[in-house]
Amino acid sequence: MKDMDRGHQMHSDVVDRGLGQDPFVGSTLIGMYAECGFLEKAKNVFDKLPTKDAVAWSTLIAANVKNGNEEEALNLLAKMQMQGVIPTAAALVCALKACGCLGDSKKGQEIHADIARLGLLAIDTDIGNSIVYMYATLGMLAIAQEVFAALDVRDRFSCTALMTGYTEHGHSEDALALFDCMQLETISQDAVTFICALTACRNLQDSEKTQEIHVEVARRGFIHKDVNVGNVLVDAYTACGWLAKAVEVFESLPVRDVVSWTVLISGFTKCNEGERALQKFERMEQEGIVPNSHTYVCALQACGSIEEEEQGQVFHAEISRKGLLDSDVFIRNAVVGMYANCGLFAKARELFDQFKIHDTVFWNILISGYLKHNCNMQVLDSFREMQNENTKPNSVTYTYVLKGCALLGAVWDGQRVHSDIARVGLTEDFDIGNTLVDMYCIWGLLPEALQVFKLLPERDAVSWTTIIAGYVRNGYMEDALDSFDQMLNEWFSPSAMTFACVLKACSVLALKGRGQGIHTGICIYYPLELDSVVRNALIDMYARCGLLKDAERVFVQLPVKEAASWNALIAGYSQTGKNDQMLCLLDQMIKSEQYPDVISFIGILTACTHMGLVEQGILFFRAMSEDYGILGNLEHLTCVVDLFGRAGQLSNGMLLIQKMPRHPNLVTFHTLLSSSRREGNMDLGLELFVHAIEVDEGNTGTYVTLFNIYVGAGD
DNA sequence: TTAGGGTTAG
Repeated sequence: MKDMDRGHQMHSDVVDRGLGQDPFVGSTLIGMYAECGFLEKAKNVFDKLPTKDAVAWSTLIAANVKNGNEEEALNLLAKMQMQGVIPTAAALVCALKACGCLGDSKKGQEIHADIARLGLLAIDTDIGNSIVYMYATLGMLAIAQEVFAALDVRDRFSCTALMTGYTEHGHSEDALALFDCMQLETISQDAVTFICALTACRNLQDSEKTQEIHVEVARRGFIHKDVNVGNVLVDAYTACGWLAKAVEVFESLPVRDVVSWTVLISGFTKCNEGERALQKFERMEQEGIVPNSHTYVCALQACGSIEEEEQGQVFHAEISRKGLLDSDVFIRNAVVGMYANCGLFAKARELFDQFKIHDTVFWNILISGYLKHNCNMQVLDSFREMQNENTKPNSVTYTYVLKGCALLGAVWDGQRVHSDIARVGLTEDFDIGNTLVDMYCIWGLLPEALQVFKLLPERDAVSWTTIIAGYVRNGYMEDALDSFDQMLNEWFSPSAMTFACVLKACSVLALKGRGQGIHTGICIYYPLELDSVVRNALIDMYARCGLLKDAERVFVQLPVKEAASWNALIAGYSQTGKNDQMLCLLDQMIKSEQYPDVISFIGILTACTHMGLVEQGILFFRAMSEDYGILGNLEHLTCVVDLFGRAGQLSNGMLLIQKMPRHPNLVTFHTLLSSSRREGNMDLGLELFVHAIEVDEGNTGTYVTLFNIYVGAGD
C-alpha cells in the first residue's frame, strides 16, 4: 500500500518487542521501505542487522534497482561476493536488470559468464529469462535470441522479454511474429503479452492487427481488468490515425488514469486535432485527474500545433508553479517548443538562453520552430550557432537545415551541408536522403535529385512521393506518372500526398481516363476516411478534365469545404468558360462564410480574361483588396495585364506594368508580349522584348515571340 | 514466514 506512516509505526513496534535483529523481519522492513521509496531508511535497517544473510543483501540490491539506483545495486553485488556471501538467483536477476537499465553491456556479459560458469541457468528459470531481457533491452538482439533458443522452458516471461527488445529497437514485425508463434505453441499469454503486442502494432501503425488483438483482449476481459491494456489500445488506434475507434475504446474504459488521458491528448495532437486535444485536457481536469509532466508535454504540443499561445502560457505558468520546469528535460523542450511553434521567438530564445544545457534535441526544437514559420535565415543562423557551441547536429537537424536551404534557394549552403552529411556518413539515413531529393527538386535541379534518389540504399513510399512531387512541381507530368507506376510495381503504398501529386499530373495533362482510374484505386485501397488534400485534388482533376459533374459530385460530398475545395471548382469553371456557374459558386462560397482567398482570385481573374470581361475583371481585382483585404501578388497583377492584353487594350496593360508596386517578372512581360504579337504591335513588342531580356537574356521564348512579331508584320 | 522476471503515455 506504500503506506509509509503505518510501516514506520510497525517498525517501532518491532524494535520495542526486541524483534529488530530477526533476519526475516529485517529483510521485510528493507523491502517495505524500498517500496515506499525511502532507500535511505532501507539502507539503515540493513546496516543495523547483526548478520546479513543472502536474502538481506538481495533485498537491498532489489531496493536500489527499484529506486533507480542501479550503480549502487551493482556495487552491492560485488561487496556481497567479496564478503563470501553467495549471490542468490534474486540478486542476480536484479543485477542483470541493473545492467540493462544502465546500458552496461560489459558488466552484463561478465555476470552472464559467471552464471554460465556456475551452472546457475539450470536452477532457476527466472535467471535465463532475465538474461534474455537484459540483452533485449540493450538491443543485443542476436545474443538475446541465442539465449532464448537455448532456454529449457520458453514461457510467457521470456517471450515478452524478447518482444520488448524487438519493439524497442525497431523490429516490431518480429515482436508480432513471436506473438503469433506463442499462440501456435500454446504458450499462455497474459495482459502484459498483449500490451507488448499492441505496442508493436502502434509502432507499425497496423490497424488490422490492432483490431484483431482488440477483439481478443476484449473477449478475455483484459480491457476491464488492466487499465494499461486499454491505454495502449487507444494509443495504437491513434497511431493508425483511427481517432473514432480510439475515442470509442477510451469512452468504454471502466477506469481512466492519467496515462489514458495523456495517450488520448497525444493522439489528437498527432492527428492534427490540437483543438480537441485541449478540450480533452479540460475534461480530464474536470474529472479530477491531475496532469503530470507527460500530460503537460502533450498539452504544450497541442498548443504549439494550433498556435494557441495564450493557453500555452497558462500551462507554462502552471508548470513553473508546480516546480516541474527544472526537474524534467522533456518539459523544458516542450515549453520552448511551444513558444517556437507559436512563432513567439523572443520568448523561446529567452528561455533557450536561460537553460544552460543546449543539447542537439533542444536546438532541433528551436530550429523546427523557425522552419515552420518560414524564418529560413534563422534556421541557417541557428545551425551555425549550434556548431559554434560544439553541439553536434544529428539527422533531424540536417533535415531541417536542408529544408531551410531549399526554401531559401541557398544552393551554395545546401550543397555544403550535403557534403557535411556525406562526411559524417549520414547519406544512408532515410529522412536525410528523402530531404536531399526534395531540396534538389525544389531548386529545380532534377538531375541532382534523381542522382540522390538512385543512390538511396533503400527507398520508402516517402522517397517515391518526393520524386513524384518533384516532377509535378517542375512540370514533368509524364515522368511523375511513370514514377507512380514504378512505385506501385515495387509494392509501395501511396499516401494521400502521392495521390494528390499524380491527380495533379492527370489534371494538367487532362488525362481523364487515368484520373478516373486513380480515383477508383483510391476508393479501393483507402478504406479509411479520405484525406481532404486528396478530395481537393480530385475536384481539381475532374474540373480541369472538363468532367464538371464528377467534380461537383466530389465537392458536394466534402464534409468540410476548405478554400482550396472552392478554388478547385472555381478554376474548373473558369477554364471551361462556365462563367455564370463560376459567379454563382463564388456567391455560394461567400454565403458559406468561406471567404475567397489569394488563389480564388487567380481563378476568378483568369475566367474574366478568357471571357474578355475586362470591366468585370477590374471590379473583382478591386474587390480583392477593398472588400476582402487580400494583398494581390504579382500573379494577380499579371492576370490583369493579361486581361487588358487579350482584350486588345495594350496601352492599359503597359501602363499597369509601369505602375506596378512589384517588379514584373518574365511571365508578366511574356504575357503582354504575346498580346502585342496578336495585335501586331511591333513598337510595344520591341519595348517588352528589351524588358524581357533584361530579366533573362537566355530565354528562347522571348526571341521566338519577337521573331513571330516580325513574321506577322511581313518584315 | 524475508528477496527476484516480462507492461502503457512525452
